[in-house]
Amino acid sequence: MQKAAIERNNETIAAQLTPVGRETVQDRVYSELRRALIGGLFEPNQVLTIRGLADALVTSTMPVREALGRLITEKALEARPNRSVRVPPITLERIDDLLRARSLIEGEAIALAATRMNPRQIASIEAMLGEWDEMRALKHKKDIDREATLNQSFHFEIYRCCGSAVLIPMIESLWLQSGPCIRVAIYAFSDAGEVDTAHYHRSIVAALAKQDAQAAREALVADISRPFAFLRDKLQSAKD
Amino acid sequence: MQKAAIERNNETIAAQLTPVGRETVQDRVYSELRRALIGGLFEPNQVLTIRGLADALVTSTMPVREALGRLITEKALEARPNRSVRVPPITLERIDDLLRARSLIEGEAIALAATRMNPRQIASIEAMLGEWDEMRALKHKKDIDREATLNQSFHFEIYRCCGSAVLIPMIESLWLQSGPCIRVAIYAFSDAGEVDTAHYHRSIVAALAKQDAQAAREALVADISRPFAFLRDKLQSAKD
DNA sequence: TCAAAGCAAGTGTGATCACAAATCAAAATC
DNA sequence: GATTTTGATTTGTGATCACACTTGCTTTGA
Repeated sequence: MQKAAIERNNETIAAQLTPVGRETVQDRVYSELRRALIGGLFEPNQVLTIRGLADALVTSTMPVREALGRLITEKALEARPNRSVRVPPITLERIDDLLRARSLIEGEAIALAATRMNPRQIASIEAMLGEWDEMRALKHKKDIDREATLNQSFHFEIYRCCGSAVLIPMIESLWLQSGPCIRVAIYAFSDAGEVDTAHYHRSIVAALAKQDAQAAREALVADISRPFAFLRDKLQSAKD
Repeated sequence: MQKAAIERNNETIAAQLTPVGRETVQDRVYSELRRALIGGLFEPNQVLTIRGLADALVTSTMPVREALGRLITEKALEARPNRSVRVPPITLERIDDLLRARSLIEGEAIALAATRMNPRQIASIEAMLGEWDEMRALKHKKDIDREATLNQSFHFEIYRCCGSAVLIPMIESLWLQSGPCIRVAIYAFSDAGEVDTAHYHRSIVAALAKQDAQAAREALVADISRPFAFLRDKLQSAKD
C-alpha cells in the first residue's frame, strides 16, 4: 500500500516547513491598530479616518473600515454621532472604572494561574524578570516602547496560564481600552523619575512561585494600580 | 430681535417631533443578529453565510459581513480556518468558563448596584416581578421567548444601576456568548418540569431592597448558575 | 460688520464586481 | 469497487463606485 507511505512523506515535509498561514489584510490592519492602541501611539480624542488610515497602512478602505468597526464594538474606539471615530477621551470616572474592571478580572485570572502554573512556566516568567534587569542596566537610553512590550508579555504570559478562554479576551479588551490612558501616565512617569516596575513584578513572581493566589492577586493589583493612580492625580490637579 | 423668537419657535417644533435617528443598515443587522444570538435562535455549531444572512435580512452582503466581523471579535461567533463562521460549540469547559466569568462580573455589577440603587429604581425592578407572576398566571401557553426577554430586562435593569460603562458591555458580551448554550438548557428545563425563576428573582430584589451587596451577589449567582448546572449535567450524562 | 446662505472638498455607507479559495458531486482511474 | 481527479457552484475578500452627509470656507445680504 502506497497510501501510508505518501501520508508519512507528507508528514515529514510538514514537519520541515513553517506554516505561512493565510492571514487576511483585514486581520493585519486590525492587529496593527490594536498594537498602536495598546502601545498608546494614538492620543485620546484623536479622530481617525478610514481613508487616512488606509493611506498610512497602504491598503484600500475596505479592510480598514472592517477593522475600525471591530475596534468600536470593543470600545477601543468610539463612534461619534457625526459618524467619525475617535480614540475615547480620558475622564476621571473612566480611569476609576477601568482600574476597577482590570483589578477584578486580571486579579481573578492571576489567582487561577497561581494554582495552575507548573515549574516550567514559572521559570519562564522569572526569566523575563532577568530581561527586565538587563534592560534597566543599560538604561542610558530609556526605551518606553520596549518597556511597554515587555510589560505586556509578562502579564499575558501569566494570564495565559489561567486556563480560561473567556477571561483572556476580556483582558485584552481592557488593555485596548486603557492603552491610550496608560501611555499618557507612562510618559508622565518618566518625567517624574523612575519607579521600579521590576520590584512589583518580582513580588508577583514570588507569590506565584509559592502558589499563593491571594498574594498574587494583591501584588498584581498594586502593579496595575500605579499608573492609574498617577494619572488620576495628574488629572485631578489639572482640573483645579 | 427676531433671533430669540426663531430660536423659541424651533424649540417648540423640536418638542413636538420624535427624533427619527440615523441608524445604519449595519447597525440594524448587528442588533438583529445579537438578538437572535442571545435569544438562542441559532444553534451551537450552526454555520452562517454572509449571503444567506443577507438574503434572510433582505439587504446586501456589505452590512452583514461587517456585523459578522464585529460578532466574531466579541467571541459571539467563531471564525473557522476555512473562513466560514459558525456559532461556537458547547463544551463542558466552556460552560464552566462562562459561568465563572458571569458570576464574577455580573456579581460585581450587582454588588455595585446594591449600594447605588434609589427607591424609584428598586420599585421599577419590583414591578417586573409582578409582570413575571402575571405571565405565570396564564401559563396555559408557556412562552419561552417572552420569558427570556423579561429575564434579560430584569437583569440589565439592575446592571445599568452599577454605574460602570466598562462592566456593562462586558456583561453583554458574556450574554452573547452564553445565549446559544442557555437556550438549549431552557428547552430542557421546560421538558423537565418548571423551575421557579421568579423565586430567585424575588430573593435578588429582597437583597437589593436591603442594600445588602453580598446577599445580592449570592442570590444572583444562584440564579444564573441554575441553567448552567442543568446544562452541565445534561452534557455530562450525554457523554456516558 | 456680522450672521446666514451657498458651495466645495472630504468622509462614511452600501452596492456591485472580480478573484481566489473552498466545497461538493460526478467522472475517471487504478 | 474504492480512491483520486476534475469541474461547477458557492463563498469570503478586497477594490471600486455612487450617494448622502458633514465640514469648513467663501460669498451674499441686511
